[in-house]
Amino acid sequence: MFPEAESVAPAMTAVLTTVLTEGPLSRVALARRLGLSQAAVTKAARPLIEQGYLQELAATERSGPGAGRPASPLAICADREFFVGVKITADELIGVVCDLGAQVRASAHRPLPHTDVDHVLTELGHLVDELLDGPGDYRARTRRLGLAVSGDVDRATGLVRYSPFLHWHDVPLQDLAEKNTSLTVTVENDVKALTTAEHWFGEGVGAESFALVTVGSGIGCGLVVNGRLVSGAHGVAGEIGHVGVDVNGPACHCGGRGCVEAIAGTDAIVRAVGRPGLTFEEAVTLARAGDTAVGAVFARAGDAIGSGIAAVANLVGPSRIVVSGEGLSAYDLFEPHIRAGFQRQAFGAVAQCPLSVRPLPFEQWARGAATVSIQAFVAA
Amino acid sequence: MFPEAESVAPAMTAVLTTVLTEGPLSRVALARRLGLSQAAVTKAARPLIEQGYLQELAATERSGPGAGRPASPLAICADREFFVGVKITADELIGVVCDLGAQVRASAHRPLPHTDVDHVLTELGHLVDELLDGPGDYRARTRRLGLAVSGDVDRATGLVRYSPFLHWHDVPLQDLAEKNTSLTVTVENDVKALTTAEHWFGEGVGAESFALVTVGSGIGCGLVVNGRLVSGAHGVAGEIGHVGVDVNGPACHCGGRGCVEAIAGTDAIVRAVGRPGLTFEEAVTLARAGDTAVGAVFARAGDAIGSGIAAVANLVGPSRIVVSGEGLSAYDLFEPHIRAGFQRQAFGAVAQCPLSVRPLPFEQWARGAATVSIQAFVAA
DNA sequence: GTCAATACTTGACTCGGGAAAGTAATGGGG
DNA sequence: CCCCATTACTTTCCCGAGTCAAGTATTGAC
Repeated sequence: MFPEAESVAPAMTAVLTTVLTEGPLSRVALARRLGLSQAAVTKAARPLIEQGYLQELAATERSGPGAGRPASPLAICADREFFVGVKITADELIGVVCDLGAQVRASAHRPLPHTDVDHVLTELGHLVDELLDGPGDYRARTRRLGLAVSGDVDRATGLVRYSPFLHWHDVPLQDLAEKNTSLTVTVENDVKALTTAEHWFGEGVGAESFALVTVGSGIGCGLVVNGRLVSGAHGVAGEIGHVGVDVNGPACHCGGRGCVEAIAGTDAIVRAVGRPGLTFEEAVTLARAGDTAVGAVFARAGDAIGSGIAAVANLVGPSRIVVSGEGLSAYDLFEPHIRAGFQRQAFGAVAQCPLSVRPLPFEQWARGAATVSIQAFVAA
Repeated sequence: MFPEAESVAPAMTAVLTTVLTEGPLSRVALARRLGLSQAAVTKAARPLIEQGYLQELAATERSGPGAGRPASPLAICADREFFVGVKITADELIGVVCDLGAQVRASAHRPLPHTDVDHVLTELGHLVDELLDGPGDYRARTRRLGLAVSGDVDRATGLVRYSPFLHWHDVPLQDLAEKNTSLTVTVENDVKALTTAEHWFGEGVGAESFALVTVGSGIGCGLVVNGRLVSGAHGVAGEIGHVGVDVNGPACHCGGRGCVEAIAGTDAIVRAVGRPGLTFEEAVTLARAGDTAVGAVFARAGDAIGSGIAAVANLVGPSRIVVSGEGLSAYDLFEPHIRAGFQRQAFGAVAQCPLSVRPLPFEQWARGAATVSIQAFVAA
C-alpha cells in the first residue's frame, strides 16, 4: 500500500478494502462489520487519512433512535491514486485508467496486427503512455498496471503459462511489462479479472460466493467461493463451456460431447444454423426477424447455457450469478432460454438464486484488469 | 480445545491440526510448513504436550547431509480423547467411537423403526451409552459427539433445517442431543461430514481443493475449495445429482431433465432396466452375468456420473477426486464408464486430475460425523 | 441546562509471535 | 579422541497489533 512499508497491519488492509467495496462507513460500522474494536478502527484509519487514501465525510442522516453524536463516515479519496488496466485480446489492446474507486477515467485502444510478445509489449508501452500522458495528467499518481489475458495465468508470478488465442507459452509477462513500463504489474486471467471487478465493485459486492458467466465465442465462468476467487489446482477452473449438457450433442473441439460451448458458442451457433456463408450477426438478424429454424438454434443455445449455469449453482451454491460477455450482443435472444434452462435444472432453493443477465461493455474487461491491480495495491 | 479456555492461540490450533492430519512432524518441519518461527512452534507445542495431546517421538532417520542434532518429531496421542460419531439414516443409527487420530475403536448400530425426533433421540442415547460403556471404557475420555444427517443442516447452530429422508423441519438437533447425552454436540450434513473426514484423514489430506462424490440411491458431492468446505449460500451445494447431462434424458423428480441422479441413481437404474419386480441387486447380478441390455444401463449410468464429475472438475479444478458411496457395491460395473465419461468431458489439464473410485464402508459415514466433532474440538 | 445516547479517542495493558543468542545432539575430519 | 560444522530445539527479550476501560465530543429530548 505504501512504497516503503514491507507489510501493513491487517486492520489497515481490512478497513481500506471494506470502505473501497462497501462505500462510506462510520468507524463504528466498520468495527462491527470487521469484528474489531472501535479503537482498532480509529488507529487503522488515522494513517490512511493522513496519507490521503481516506477522507472523513460530513455527518449525514442519523441511524438509530435519533440521539447521540452523528457518525463521520469514512470514504475513499478516489483521486489519490490511479491504475491502468489493459485487456490483451488476439487483435486489440484495450486500456483504461481507473481511479482508486475503480471508476473508469480514461480509455483507449490499439489494434494488434499480430501477437508476438515483443510487439505486444511495444504496443502496450505506447498505449500506457497515451493513457497516462493524455488529458488528466495521471502519470504522477499512477504506479500500477493490471493486465488481463485469456488462458492459464499464474497471478502470483505473473507468468502466462499458456494462452491459446495469443499463441503464448510460458511468457513472464509481469517481468517484461514492468521493465517496459516502469509500473508495478499484475497479470491475471481475463475472466478472473472480470469476476474480481464484479466481486469488489459490481453486483458481487458483499457476496460470500458469486459466479460470473461470460458468453461469447467461448463460454467462461469466474467463481468466488467463501469470499475467495477459485483458481483451480491445474490452472483450470470455471470451464463452464466444457460442461457436458447433452450426451448426444455435437462433438466439441475439446474432445467432449455436448459441451455448452459446442452448442452455444458463436461458432457453434453459426454451424448449427447450417447456411453456408452466414455470419453470426446475420443469424441474429434472422432470428429477430422471426426465422423459426434459426430461433430454435438460439433457444437450444440459451437452454444449454442455462443448464450449465444451473450446474454451477447446484455445485457451489453461489448467492448471486451474473451472466455477461461479448456474445450477449444477442442477449434478447438468449435470455429467456437461459432463464428457462436454469430454472429447470436448478435444484431446490438454488432456483431462487438471483440471476442477472446483462451485457458488459468491452471496456469492462480492461477495468477488471485495473481492479486486479487495485487489489494488489491494497494487499501490498 | 481445553474446557476452560475461551479461545486458543492460533498457532496451537495450527500445530495440532497439522500434526493430526499430516502425521509426526518435527518442530522445524512444522515451522516451515506453517510459516512460523521455530520459537513459535516450541511455545505452541509445549502446552499441547503437557496436556497430553502431543508426544515427542524418538528421533528416527536423518534427513539432510547427515550431521546435526536429530529431530524429535511430534505425534498425536490418539488415546488422549475419544469422539463419538453417529450417522442418522431413515432406518438405522450407525455409531462409532474414534480416537483423536480418527481411528475407529468401536462401532454399533440400532435399527430405527421410525424417525420421530423424540424416538431418534432416545435411540441415540442408548447407542451412545452402548458405545461408551462397552469394552474400552471410553466414557471418561469422551466429551464430544458428532451427528451426520442428510439434508440441509446448519453446522454453526446445529439446526437441521430440512431433511427429506427423515421428514424433519427445523429441528434444533444440537441442543436436543446435548441435553440427551450431556456431550458437546456438532451436527453436519452427512456428505459434508464424509468429505471432511477424507480431507483431514483420507485421500484429501494436503489438497487445497478436493471433491468427494457419493453414489447411491442419491448422488451427492462434497467440495473443498481453497482449503475450505463449500457450504452454498442457500444451504445447498454439491448437488451433482441434479447436474443435467442429457437434455433429452429422463425427467427427474426434482423437475429437471437428464439429471445424473435420474440416470444413475439406483432407482433410476431399476426403472431403466424396465423389468417389473426386478431389484437393483438382481440387476447387478444380471449385468455381471453378461446381460447386454442391463449392462448398457449401467454403462449409461457410469457415463453420466463421469460427466457429472467432469463438470465438477472443469468448474472448480480440484487437485483430487474420490468417488465412493453405497451404490458402489456395484462399482466394478460403474468404474470403467465413470472413468470414460470423465475423460471425455474433462477439459485440458483437468483430465489429469487423479480419480479414485473406491467403496467406503457404511461405518465411514459415522466416522465422518466423529471427524466433524474432532474438528470442532481442535478449533475450540 | 441536564441527561441519555451514540461516536470517536486515548492510554495502559495483554499477548502472540519474531529475532537473536544460547543449548543440545549428532557426524566427520584431524 | 577432540574439535567443529551442522542441524534441532529453547530461552530471553522485544515489538506491535489489538483490546479494555475510561474519557471526550456531539447530538436530541425533556
